[in-house]
Amino acid sequence: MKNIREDERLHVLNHSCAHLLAQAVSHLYPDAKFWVGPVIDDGFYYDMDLGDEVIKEEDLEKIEKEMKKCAKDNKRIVREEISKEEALKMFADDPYKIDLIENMPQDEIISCYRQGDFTDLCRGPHVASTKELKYFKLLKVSGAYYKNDAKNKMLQRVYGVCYENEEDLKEHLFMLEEAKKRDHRRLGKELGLFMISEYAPGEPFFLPNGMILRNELENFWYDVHERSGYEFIKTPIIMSRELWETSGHWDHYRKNMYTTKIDEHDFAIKPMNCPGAILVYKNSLHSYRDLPLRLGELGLVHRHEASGALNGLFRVRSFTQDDAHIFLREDQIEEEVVRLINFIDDFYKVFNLSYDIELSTRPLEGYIGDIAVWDKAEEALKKACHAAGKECKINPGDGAFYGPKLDFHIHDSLNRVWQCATIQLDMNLPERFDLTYIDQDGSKKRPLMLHRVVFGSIERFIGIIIEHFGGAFPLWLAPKQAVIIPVHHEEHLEYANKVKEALSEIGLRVSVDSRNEKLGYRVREAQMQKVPYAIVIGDNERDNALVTLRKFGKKDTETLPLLEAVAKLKEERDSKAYAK
RNA sequence: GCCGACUUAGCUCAAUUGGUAGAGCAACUGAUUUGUAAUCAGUAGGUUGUGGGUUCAAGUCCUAUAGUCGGCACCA
Repeated sequence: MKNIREDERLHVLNHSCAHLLAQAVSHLYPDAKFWVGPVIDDGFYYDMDLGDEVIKEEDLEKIEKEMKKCAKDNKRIVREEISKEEALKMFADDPYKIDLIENMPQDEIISCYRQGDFTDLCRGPHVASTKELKYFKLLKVSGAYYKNDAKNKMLQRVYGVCYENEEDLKEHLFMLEEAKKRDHRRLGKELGLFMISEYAPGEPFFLPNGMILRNELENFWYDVHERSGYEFIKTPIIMSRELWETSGHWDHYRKNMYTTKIDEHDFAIKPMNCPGAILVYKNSLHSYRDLPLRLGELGLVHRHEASGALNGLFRVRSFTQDDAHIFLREDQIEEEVVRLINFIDDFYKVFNLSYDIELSTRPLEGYIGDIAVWDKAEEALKKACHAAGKECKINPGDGAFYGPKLDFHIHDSLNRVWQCATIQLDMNLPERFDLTYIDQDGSKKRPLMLHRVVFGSIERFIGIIIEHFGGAFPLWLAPKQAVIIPVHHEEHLEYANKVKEALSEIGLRVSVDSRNEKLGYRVREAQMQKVPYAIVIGDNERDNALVTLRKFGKKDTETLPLLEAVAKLKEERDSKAYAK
């Protein structure tokens, strides 16, 4: 799908459509006051204050009708330039516009766009006439805080999208429907992957099929990390207040932490794994020779996220981070980060996920540590990116207070963006916990620490790949990898079981569907469950030691000797191949 | 947390201005004996999220509460 904000023509079209929306609203709700109506990646919106009136979903149609009526009048959209004083006079009865105008420089020429009875403050540009706005749709309505600040009043926001022709608009709406079909919450239910109980909002339950998927991901994770020089730990979920005071979480993060009292003493459920890993580090002495020390942990954390933020597996209150804490010397940063970037690159390739990297640098204030160390660290991260052959966009001032970070933004098959992997340099916790290693000259030195995740959270990552693959997982991940369907449920059963044994032998998850149902019924069910292979067994197969494979989503079938089929599936699984 | 909507059988959804809660799929029973996306018939399945209220009468109206969804804010 095209990015509307970045497309020159669509940008103007959508911006003008936002004005048309405001014009229609000004007709239907005469007391409406208008804030801003910008273009976004997938359309436009307008924020408005309608006093006591409320726009509901069902009102959108009515507003659309009024927009069509305004557009049909074929009003020219005229640019007018006025002084600040004139502007203040012109918009005297709209406090929101006055706010905008007052924040403009005194000598600025202010431009307005007029279409018929409606004039809006705007930089432009716009289409020449309202009649160019034909193919649009209002999509949703919601609340939105004035100036994006939760302390302010909530305005009403209407979202819409506008295209140049009907086909493009239809395509857009079609894509929205397609995305809905891939929604991981829907597929999670249909495929028996996970559930969420009203008794534990934001805390997903993994069902047997989802557990297979999860275990495969975790095994893969352990496997590649072990080969990359990581050691593994598991640290406790509940730890005492003093630990969190030392780490700073008690003061800075408590509003998101679950706390409890045990024997009159405060404890907290960990919202992050770092303090646990640090205690492991402090459990023994470390030589400069032993660094970098890479401690990996699939750590279960709990964070009290706002109720309105919860969303399937994407935003939860309990989740497992595929964490690792790497303790290292300052001179090792660049090399280690290059290793990490290459590692993450290989990791995502397995899932056919592309990504881009952003470097967030030192905040203007509130940061800890020396500027010189920050500069060096930022330089090291940047150089590491380039050394790994990756571009990196810079987010100035967006780093954590304790260090700069690299964030990896995944692009899925629907071209949506997800933040997953992150590499964060930490100059704070080693200090707070007084971490040391013994240097060459026998003196104690302070190590640095890298926090890093690759999945991000296993739950979110599972949500992402459910949607990315549309529930049709590559063979190695599929909860059920093949269903064997004997044409006749008794005559072909014996051979079907033999085929099952041959496939189970190499560790494939297969079952025989010998229900007394028509073949078409059982094939359909295998397709609906998105099982990678349906294997049909009839006279021909039984008598000649063959199998007939039907790959998920394909109509054609392939008949081949059983032994060949076993080898073929083994190769496909072991190579972690995915459908292109 | 905020704005708005929603919550009816395991799932997906019906139920006119308030007037006896229904259907399809799934489940179960039986018949059918199957060659690539639904064979037929029957049976069972509900305190309409939960608690209050209005009314002769509430799935429907009011109210509180929980959860979900679309956004906003949040996201060390």
